[in-house]
Amino acid sequence: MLHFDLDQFIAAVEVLRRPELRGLPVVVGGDGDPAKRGVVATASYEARAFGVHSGIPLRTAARRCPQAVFLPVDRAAYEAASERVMAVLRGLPAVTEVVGWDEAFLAVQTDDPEAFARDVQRRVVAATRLESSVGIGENKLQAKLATGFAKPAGVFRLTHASWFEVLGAEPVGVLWGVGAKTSAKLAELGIATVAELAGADIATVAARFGPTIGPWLVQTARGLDPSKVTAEPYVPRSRGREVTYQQDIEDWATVREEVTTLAARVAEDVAAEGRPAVRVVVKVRYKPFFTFTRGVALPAPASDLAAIAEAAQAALELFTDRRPVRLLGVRAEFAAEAAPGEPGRSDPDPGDLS
DNA sequence: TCTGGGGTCCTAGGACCC
DNA sequence: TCTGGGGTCCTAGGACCC
Repeated sequence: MLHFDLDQFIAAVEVLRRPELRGLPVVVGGDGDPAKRGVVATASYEARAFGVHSGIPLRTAARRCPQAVFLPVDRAAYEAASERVMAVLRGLPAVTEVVGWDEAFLAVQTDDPEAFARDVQRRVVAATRLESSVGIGENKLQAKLATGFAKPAGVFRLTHASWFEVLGAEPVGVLWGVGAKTSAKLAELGIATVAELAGADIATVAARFGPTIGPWLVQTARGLDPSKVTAEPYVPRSRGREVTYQQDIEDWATVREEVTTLAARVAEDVAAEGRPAVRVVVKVRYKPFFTFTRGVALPAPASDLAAIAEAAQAALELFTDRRPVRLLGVRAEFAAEAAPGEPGRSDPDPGDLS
């Protein structure tokens, strides 16, 4: 299995259309104004040398690297570039699973995966001039983690045999799905490294993290991952829109108007999806940074603006706290997909009228 | 100094049913 | 005065990822 990952994707797309930026620290985020609320989407390697990386506030980035070129996020450009890359990958003799703008898994039958990986990189450069890194593994987890060692523009292979040699002494946070919170909880159990988690008592970890996540954590630390690479088309579970306002909103009438504006955009997305929504959830982030959600089920599945806007207002009314608002979001959820061979939960069952 | 926007999945608690 | 056990569904929050 291969994990394909474009290098500094968003920054690379920007540099391609502005060649004069090549070699400069480039930071993409928000509307390109580092004095405003927003975070870094991607920083070029030159900017990363100044401690600027994805997720930090734009204002912080500007302090660390005042000479950086700040650019606004241009989703359409990245989606178009991503589509060209993924078209190349889908044309390969492999099962291709796209997992975002700049990443994909490939399952391939080959005696020489490194040669295959190099060939993939060459084809993508030829078609798009974008550099990538490729991780190789005996499963998706190994391939994904291998990519980190392949960057930039390289290839790296992890196996069951090399897993602990390469990763055993690393902090648990390097694992896919283990973030800051889980790392902190594991530390309370005396577990800091991948090897320690791999050797931990499963019952102890399960008692702390639950019967699904606990055993999964230990399996992951052992380099095991049963998930398959699938070319099944992506079916979204929900569509949402949210906005962080440059100034907190204090007037609740304005909050209601903004929710309706967001609901209209969501209704467009839902209509484009071609499947009706069954539930609408409103998110409110109050000043300074307290976030809550409230939702309502639609009386009947719907895709039209009137129904979604009405539901969004009903959900908003469930918020009784009228403190200043920093962020508003509206999300529409689709009906859960029935598993293959199973009747959908929403299907009426004429055989049971009791 | 603040902390985006797009998502997914899991957990826990309450309502409800038999 | 005391009031089981098993199960499903719904909702809100938490954690994580790109």
